[in-house]
Amino acid sequence: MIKLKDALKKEILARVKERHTLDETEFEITATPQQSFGDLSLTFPFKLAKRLRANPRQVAQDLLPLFSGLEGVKTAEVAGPGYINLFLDRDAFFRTALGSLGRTSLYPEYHKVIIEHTNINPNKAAHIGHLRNACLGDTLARCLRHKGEKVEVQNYIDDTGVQVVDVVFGFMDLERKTLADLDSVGQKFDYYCWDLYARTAAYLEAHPESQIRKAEILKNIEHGRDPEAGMSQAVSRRIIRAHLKTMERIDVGYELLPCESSILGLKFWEKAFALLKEKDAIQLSREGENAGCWVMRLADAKEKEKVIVRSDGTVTYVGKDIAYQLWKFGLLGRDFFYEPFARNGAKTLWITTTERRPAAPAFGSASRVYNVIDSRQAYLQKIVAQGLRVLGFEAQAANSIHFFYEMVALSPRSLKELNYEVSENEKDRSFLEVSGRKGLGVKADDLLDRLETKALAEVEKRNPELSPELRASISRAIACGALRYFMLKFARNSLIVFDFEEALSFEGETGPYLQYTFVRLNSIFQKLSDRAGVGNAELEKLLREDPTLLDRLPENEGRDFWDLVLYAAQFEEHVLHSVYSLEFSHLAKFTFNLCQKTNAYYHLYSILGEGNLDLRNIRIMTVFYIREILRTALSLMGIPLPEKM
RNA sequence: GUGCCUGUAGCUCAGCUGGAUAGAGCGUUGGACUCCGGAUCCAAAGGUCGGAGGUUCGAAUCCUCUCAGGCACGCCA
Repeated sequence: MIKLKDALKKEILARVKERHTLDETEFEITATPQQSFGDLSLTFPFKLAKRLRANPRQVAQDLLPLFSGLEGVKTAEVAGPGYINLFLDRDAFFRTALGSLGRTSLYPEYHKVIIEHTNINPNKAAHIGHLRNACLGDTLARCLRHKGEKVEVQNYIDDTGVQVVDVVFGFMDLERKTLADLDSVGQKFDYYCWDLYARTAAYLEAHPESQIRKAEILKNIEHGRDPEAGMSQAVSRRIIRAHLKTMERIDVGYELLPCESSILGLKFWEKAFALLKEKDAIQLSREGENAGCWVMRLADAKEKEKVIVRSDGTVTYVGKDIAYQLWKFGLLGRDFFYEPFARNGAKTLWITTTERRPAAPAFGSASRVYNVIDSRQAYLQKIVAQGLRVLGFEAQAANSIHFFYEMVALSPRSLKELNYEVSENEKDRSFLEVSGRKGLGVKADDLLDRLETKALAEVEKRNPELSPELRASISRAIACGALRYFMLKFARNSLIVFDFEEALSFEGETGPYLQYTFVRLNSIFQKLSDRAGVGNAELEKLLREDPTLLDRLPENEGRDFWDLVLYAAQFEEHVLHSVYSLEFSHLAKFTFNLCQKTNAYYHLYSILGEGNLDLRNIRIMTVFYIREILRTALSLMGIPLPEKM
């Protein structure tokens, strides 16, 4: 469809330009609101009419003769106040569509793309907010790869930050545990830390004097002094493994885990600092409240300045992030060392280290970078991009994309279900923000467990004959599909007020609905093979044959067939639109709509029961086409394709 | 205070680079073949697109004002 539209645009523009001046931007091809109007709609007569001070309908009418003999177009007509609507050659269109299955018409635009997502502080279990981040980031990665981009996914690990320090404080000072004691933590380690972190945060708030000890821990960790350094290393590594395991449940993976400890250890900041000073991108503030700090002045808010280096000489989070961002573009002039951290099948997940190691793949040096971070950090991300800009890296700054999205919050009903005591000033709020400090949130594994339990009950009811292993694996697939669709269906600017009932639903606009549609289509092919002897060989033969039989379809069926196929053929445009707008709810809605149309079609037109072979063959090809589009669409969203469910 | 975001059906949300009659899901009500899977399908009811101006052939979409809610603006990360 993209190719057809491009070709039509080019040809029509050329023809129109012989008579009128028309800019490319004034020309667009859109869908018609209903099938009887035609298949594609052109609005440029309105633009022309404005310049010519003429009636748009008359302009369209005058241009109509230009539309004869267009490749792929059967007829054209003027409609409404001045649209030109095109009716496509359905046989040719369907033949081309079938022939292009399995090949994308999209193409890469960048040398290399880095996506940073997940980025959970390694001091507690992952929660639903992190799931939204990971689902968005992973879907972006899948779509870009589908498009042909070379993608490197990084999950940044803040293993030396204050959040880890808090948990180390909890273990060492509150629980008097040693490194060896960590092994004897009985329950899930990330869950244990979830509670410990909340407990420690409360303790630290109630005991301000313990800040001295906290500062000491932070310092020892930064300088690699035991026992604090060893403790933080052990805690963060163990939590990272827990996070990876959680993310594996929804089929989210990474290429590299860049650690803050490596950024500190390899003195990335010092290098970045030197660059920034050299280009006069940051200044030493001599008076006022920021006296003694190195600050960056903001381009659009002159009176404001952001502290990059504190008066005690330590660097802030933003400073480290600027260094990291420079490295991502290969602009820092310094690199990490790498070692394998985990293996997933044939794929190795690498982690950064400060010590020289044998050869590793080349990481970093991208030409485009997406940072998947919630919108509360928009201000900081702006400063990071500006850091690149003032260093003279204009192109890289423009290719530093903050992929922002709204947070996930909790509905009053969810709070009740979590047995959370709502405080006085939280009482009249319609939602509450997830907070690790308060220990308030829905843990990712808990949610997935509940989804799996619910799915399993359904599978056992419907498919009692399957083996327990198969039933379990189907339940996992359904849980994953439900979660991933849930996280994608909302526009990224939409704050998700999390509600269990809604998230645990398997009916209507949900992941399992999409999976179910796919499973049913598969089931048709299974039965075609079992009962009617139409196996893969016969299918291929059918697809290779000339399917120019559409005029044999009765009127109603022809209409429904075309409605479905024309919609499905827009798949790649929706992928591209989603990637450009970073709005994967488009892709989600498109796939959902496609499933709705498919289910309706399937309901009306029987395949196995159809005696007329012409009709049956067209239906087989139609359903085959839809199934393949659906297969790709679901896999781009990371929604698993169960065999049965 | 400054900046950004949001306001669309009872609820949750699409639609926003202007385009033909504003769409889904849930919920409610009623219905579905001797059927390829009822996690499905069909239908009904439900709308001053927060409000007021403006721009024009055309506004949920763009502009101005306004009301309501959210977020950000640390020598935290």
